[in-house]
Amino acid sequence: MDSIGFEPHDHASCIQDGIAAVDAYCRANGLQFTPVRRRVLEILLQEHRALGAYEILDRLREEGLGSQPPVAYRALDFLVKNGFAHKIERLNAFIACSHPGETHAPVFLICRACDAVAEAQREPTQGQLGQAARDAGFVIERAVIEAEGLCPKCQEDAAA
Amino acid sequence: MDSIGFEPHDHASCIQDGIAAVDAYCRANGLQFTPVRRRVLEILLQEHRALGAYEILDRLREEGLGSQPPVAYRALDFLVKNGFAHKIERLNAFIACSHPGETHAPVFLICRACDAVAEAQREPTQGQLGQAARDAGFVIERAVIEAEGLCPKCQEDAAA
DNA sequence: CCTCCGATGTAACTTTATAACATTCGCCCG
DNA sequence: CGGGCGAATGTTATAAAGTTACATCGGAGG
Repeated sequence: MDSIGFEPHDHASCIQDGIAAVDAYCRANGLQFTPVRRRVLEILLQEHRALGAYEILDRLREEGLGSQPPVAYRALDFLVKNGFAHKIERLNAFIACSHPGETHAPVFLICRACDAVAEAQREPTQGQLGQAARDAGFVIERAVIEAEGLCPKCQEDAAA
Repeated sequence: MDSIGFEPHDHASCIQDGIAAVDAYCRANGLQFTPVRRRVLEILLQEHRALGAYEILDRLREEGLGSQPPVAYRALDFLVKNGFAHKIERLNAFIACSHPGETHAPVFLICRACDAVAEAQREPTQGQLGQAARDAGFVIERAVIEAEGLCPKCQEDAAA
């Protein structure tokens, strides 16, 4: 399992690359990567943290890209449905996907101190969750796995 | 990992036993198991499914036990904080705990067809989630694991 | 050119949750 | 006894999150 974690990284290029990857995917699959959808993804990539729908909407409003909730929710629905972003249920917030294009079975590590969110990948039907489901005769179609705690940086700060 | 699953069971006794267990725990630990808190837990045990806070509030209102949202939310906070109930983030709803008194690291299996919810237990820091956290240097304090899919009964119905 | 569909714009509203403050009740201390 | 403290409850108001419904626009294809 790899993990785009809490380490620093080249942020400008991660935005560009993210947009480019989604752009290519949409072209290849006949999806419309419209200005609003693109801008919402850019905002999510820029912030690199979980944003509420209304935070995103405020940005869009400032930029004249739409001012009513459905504008933001529709763009977010599109991004989530196609795996370009994820909803963090625990926070009622959204975050850009760190692994666009790959198979999707995300695990989120949410820092309660600094609100950073790391996304790791797992094999969907393996491990304890898969075992629990098999024991119960349950077929998993979608799973939400969100852990809350302290990231390495905030652990240091707390110890200090 | 055991699982109180989708099988039928003796419901009347599961309500009584659930209340009795919590009652005993509260006495032993100096917690106040007040009428509102008791009634909310009874409602959750009776329904044996995830209920929204406002559904619970409606019941309380009918019974004259309080009519404003904070009444329900406060009782639910108490139950959740002490492990007598859980919040299902995916549904914005609450459910009585199936394993009162035991260590808490619940996993929920939510049927999208009939809304039944089964609760299984897991070891918190083991398995793939624990590995992902260790890889990232993250300390987990609390985890939300919710899988959505089809329970055995609804699989049969779908096949028919 | 026209029509159909997907995307967008907008108003109104529902559902979920919390803030803030007043009141009650049991209990302990003096 | 009675005063006061803290936990629980009651109540008003409001914030935050999400949806419904309907009008409009704009490009792809007949």
